[in-house]
Amino acid sequence: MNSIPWVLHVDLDQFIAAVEVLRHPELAGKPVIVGGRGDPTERAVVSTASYEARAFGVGSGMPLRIAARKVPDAVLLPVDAEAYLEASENVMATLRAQPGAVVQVLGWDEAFVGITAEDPEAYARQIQVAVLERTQLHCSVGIGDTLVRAKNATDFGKPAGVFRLTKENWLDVMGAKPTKELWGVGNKISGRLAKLGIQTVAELAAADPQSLVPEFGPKMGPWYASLGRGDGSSTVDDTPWVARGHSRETTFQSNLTEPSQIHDAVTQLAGDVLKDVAAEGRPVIGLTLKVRYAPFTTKTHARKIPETFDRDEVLARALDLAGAIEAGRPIRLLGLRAEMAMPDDARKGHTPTRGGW
DNA sequence: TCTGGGGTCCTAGGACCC
DNA sequence: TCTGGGGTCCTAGGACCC
Repeated sequence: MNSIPWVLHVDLDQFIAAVEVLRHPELAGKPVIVGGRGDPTERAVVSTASYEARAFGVGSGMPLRIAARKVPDAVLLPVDAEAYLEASENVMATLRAQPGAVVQVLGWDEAFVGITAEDPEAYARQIQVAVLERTQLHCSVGIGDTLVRAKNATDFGKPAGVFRLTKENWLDVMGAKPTKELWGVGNKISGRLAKLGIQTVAELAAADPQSLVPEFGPKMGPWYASLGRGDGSSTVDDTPWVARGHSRETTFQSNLTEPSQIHDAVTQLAGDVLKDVAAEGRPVIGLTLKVRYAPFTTKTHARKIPETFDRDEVLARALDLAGAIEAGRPIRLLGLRAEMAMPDDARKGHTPTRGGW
C-alpha cells in the first residue's frame, strides 16, 4: 500500500448541545434546545437541539417559539458563544496536533484536515479518540479524494462514525439523492435545477457544464455541474482566515416606527461594528445597511467610502444611508456591515462555495 | 411555523468613460 | 436629428453556509 493524500472532514456531533451537557451533566438524556436568550416568547431561532429534542421534529433555524411548543418539557438555554468558542479551540488544537495534519477551520464545529496516509480510516479513528480524550466531545469524520466528497461523506458517518466517499463510489452513494443534499445547493438552486429537468445528483453530474451557464452564469453554472460529480479542489488550505468585513444586526422585539428610534439603532450598530473593525486596524471601504420591514421584506443600501474616513465620518455616512429607509413602514430588523480593505496576502476565495470560511 | 446573527461570494444592471 | 460598442466601477439583491 502507498501513502497518498486524503481530505478528512471532521464534524462535531450536536456540538452546542454537547458542550452544554458537559457543563450541566444533569441534562444528559433530556431534550435540550439552545437558541437566542433561551426565552421562547422572544423572536429568536434554534441554534442546536440535542438528539432527544430532534426526535420531536425540532431542528436548527426553527423559531424558538415553535420549538418550545413542540417539546413542552424541553430545557431551553441561551446561546453562550464564548463557551462554544473555547471548546472549539480545544478541538482545533487537537486536530493540529495530529501528525502531518493541515487544518482548515470551517466553523465552530467543523474542519477539513489534509493528511497523507495509507489507511485514512485508521487515521480518522485516531482523530476521534484524540478529540474525545481531550474535549469529551464526539465527532464524525468524512474521508474523500476532494473537499466536496469529504464534506458529503461525513453525513453517512453520523453519529461518531467514519465514511469514505471517492470518485469510485460517489455516484453509487450520492447519485439518487436530490441535488439539495450537495454542499452549496439550497432550496432555490435545487428548484431552478428542477426546472431544467435536473432532480438528482446523477442528473446534475451528467449535465453539460456549459448548458447551465444561461441559467446560473459563467462561474456558478460549471461549478454546479462539478458539484454533481463531486469534483473540485482537494487542497486543504490552512492560510489564516482574514475577515472581509464585520456586521451587526438586531431584530427588534417590537417593530420600530419612529425616526428617532431608527437613528438610535443605527448609531448603536455603527458603534459596535466600528469596535470590531478597529480591533483589526484596517480601513473601512464600504457600508451596507440592511432593513427588514415588517412583516418580512428585506432591502439593502450600500455605499463605497474613502479609506481615509475617520470614525465620525463613517458614522455620519451610516446615518446618511438610514435616510433611504421608507418613512412610516414598521421595521423589524436593522443591520449594518462594514467592508474592510484586504491585505495583499490574505486568503482569497479558493472555492466558489459561498459562506465557507 | 414564521422565520437570528455572523459570515462569503456571485450576478445584473446602471453610470460613466473613451 | 436619437444613437455604437467595449470596459470598468458601483449598488442592490440573491443565495448559501454554520
